[in-house]
Amino acid sequence: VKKLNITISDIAKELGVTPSTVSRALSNSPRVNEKTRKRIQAAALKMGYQQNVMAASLRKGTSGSIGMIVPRINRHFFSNAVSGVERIVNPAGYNLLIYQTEESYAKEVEGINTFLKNRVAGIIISLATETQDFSHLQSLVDRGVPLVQFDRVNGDIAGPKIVNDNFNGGYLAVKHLIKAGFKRIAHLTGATHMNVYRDRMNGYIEALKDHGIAFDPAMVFDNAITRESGIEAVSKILETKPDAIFCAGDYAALGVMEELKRLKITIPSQMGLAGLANEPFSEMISPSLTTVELNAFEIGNRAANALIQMLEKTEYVMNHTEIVPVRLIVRESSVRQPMVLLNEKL
Amino acid sequence: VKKLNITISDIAKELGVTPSTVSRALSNSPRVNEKTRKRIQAAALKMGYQQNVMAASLRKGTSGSIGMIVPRINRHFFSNAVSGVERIVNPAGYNLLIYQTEESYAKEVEGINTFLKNRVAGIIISLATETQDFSHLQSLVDRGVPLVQFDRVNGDIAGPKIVNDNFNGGYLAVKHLIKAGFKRIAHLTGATHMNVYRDRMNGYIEALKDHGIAFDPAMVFDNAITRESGIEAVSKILETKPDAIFCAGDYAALGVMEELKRLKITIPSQMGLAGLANEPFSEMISPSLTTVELNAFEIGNRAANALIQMLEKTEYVMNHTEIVPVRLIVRESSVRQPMVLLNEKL
DNA sequence: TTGTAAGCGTTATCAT
DNA sequence: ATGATAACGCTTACAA
Repeated sequence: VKKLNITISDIAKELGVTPSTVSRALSNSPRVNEKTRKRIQAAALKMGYQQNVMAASLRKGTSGSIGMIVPRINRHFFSNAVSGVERIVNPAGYNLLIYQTEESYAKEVEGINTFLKNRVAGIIISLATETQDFSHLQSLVDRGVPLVQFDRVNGDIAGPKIVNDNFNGGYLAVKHLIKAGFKRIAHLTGATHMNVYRDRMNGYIEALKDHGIAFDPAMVFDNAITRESGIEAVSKILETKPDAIFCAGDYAALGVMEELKRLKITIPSQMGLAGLANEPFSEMISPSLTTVELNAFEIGNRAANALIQMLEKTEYVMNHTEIVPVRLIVRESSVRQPMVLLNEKL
Repeated sequence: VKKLNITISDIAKELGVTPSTVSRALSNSPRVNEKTRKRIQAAALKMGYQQNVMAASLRKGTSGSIGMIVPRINRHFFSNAVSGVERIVNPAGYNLLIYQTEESYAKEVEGINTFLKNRVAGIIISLATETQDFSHLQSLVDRGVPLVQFDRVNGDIAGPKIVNDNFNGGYLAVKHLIKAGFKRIAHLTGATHMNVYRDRMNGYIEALKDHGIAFDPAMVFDNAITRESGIEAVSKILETKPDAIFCAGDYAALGVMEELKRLKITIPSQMGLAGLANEPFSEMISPSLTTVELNAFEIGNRAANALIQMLEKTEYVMNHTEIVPVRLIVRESSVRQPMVLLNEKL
């Protein structure tokens, strides 16, 4: 049986040098002879040495890991945001710890505590739906832990925030519905304490105003962002006699579509429909769903870059908000004339 | 400005005790007076103490983290497997590090090295498609790092393996197609060096045999597991004049469905179709896709439990394979009579 | 019940 | 260019 973990002292003994020299050689310090460096690196490789980063970080006072907290990784948006962060932080020499909150405030706090215990270099977070108290974030800032928020953010906490252009997402979707001939547009939104849904709704309102349509609060339904809540909301929506529905998320739109089909209300001829998020299924369902694409990977990139900047220049805390553009994707659910006419040219 | 990181010595000084007492109090050791424990815990809370797990693990010689390596987290199966692992290891006091290989062998090796450097307590892995050399896994075993493989595994490496019942998945899908009246069933599979696809194909072959249908190797097409490769494969498949197609994955089945639609070949009347994996989209597309459900969460649970068992009783390395049952889900793509007849009773 | 002291594996500051 | 040594924050014999 092999020795389980080789240390620099093992290598030092083997080669008749001291641990300090080995340390220097392995970290490519210039303060070591070229020849001995080669010799040491060769021995390290042969002996299967793997640096003990816990010891190194303990000594250096800072770890090489970054913590990322997301509601759940099985959502298209978040898994791509994670990949976007990895693409930046891994080459920069950090490794990423991921924590899922499953929309729970308690888990969010737990995740932050886990990260603190692990002395992560910084934290990237998108808030849980449940989260309405932000003292856990404030305490991070107070401790001097670099913090970047993305997507679901709280404006009162200092530090960079990277968000989708949710306002424009709502605006573009509703403007499109209006141009497509719909006049009474209902809106399904999420929990209105969250920036993402508030902003999308404001875009909806602004688009109505800009096209001379009166905003009717009775046509807005909140806490309806899942497939199930979309299904349930339909009967109430129909009471307001809409000719189209704009959902703040694709899952809600999916539920709405299913329920409308069940009620034999055809889309888009009897009811226009648009979602937001461009979930993978939205192009596969029938009719395909008009929606707004979010660039999750780009958001991950930017969040990671902002964090790395904070880590490298510790002078001051940046406090800006980056708004990442979104893109309207028109599909069958909102276009009354046959799609072939639109797609013929492609 | 607050002191950034409180240590047990800070607390000790504050209360006029020694660091050892504080350590004992915080770890709920019985070797400390009830009163002083309360006093210390209160102070720790008030001062915002967070244990430095790097220092603790360095001293204890083992870290409280578990590393998990998956091809990608934006796949339904893997993100649920991750959640399944978390559900077990978090309450057990471990935290999970996740590494995505994106199907790359180089990244897989890199991930393992990162985990070694972090002295993870154990590793849970599902192999990348590219991986055909397993020495990196063998060296983990040699080092005595507890290793659990799941889903995509290599039988030559010691240790627990948790897999889907892929053979039965293939068998059930094909048996169903035969019972539904299809006779010439083509098969789209993945890279045949991988256990998952080999087993599914063997299930396909066995089902044919058991129902007196000759197996024709010309009707099997490999390296076709993505949506794109599904689309591309269709023309070659059609040359073999099948009346049904069994795809080893839902994404390939989706591609096949799209291409068949484009060619005006109707499903299921002109061509039966079945996938495997029960991706979320498979019930949403039209026609809905007959497929085989995999219990990713359960697999994650079992992998985590196996690992924790290895961590707790270090006496010997278990070397068993757990096969997790799968379930056939019949939908429109494989049933020629109207689905209403089948579903009427529900 | 509490204190003392050593040591986990590194790196950084000295000194040589 | 290399060596000796201290220190990072914690846990755990061992002592008291």
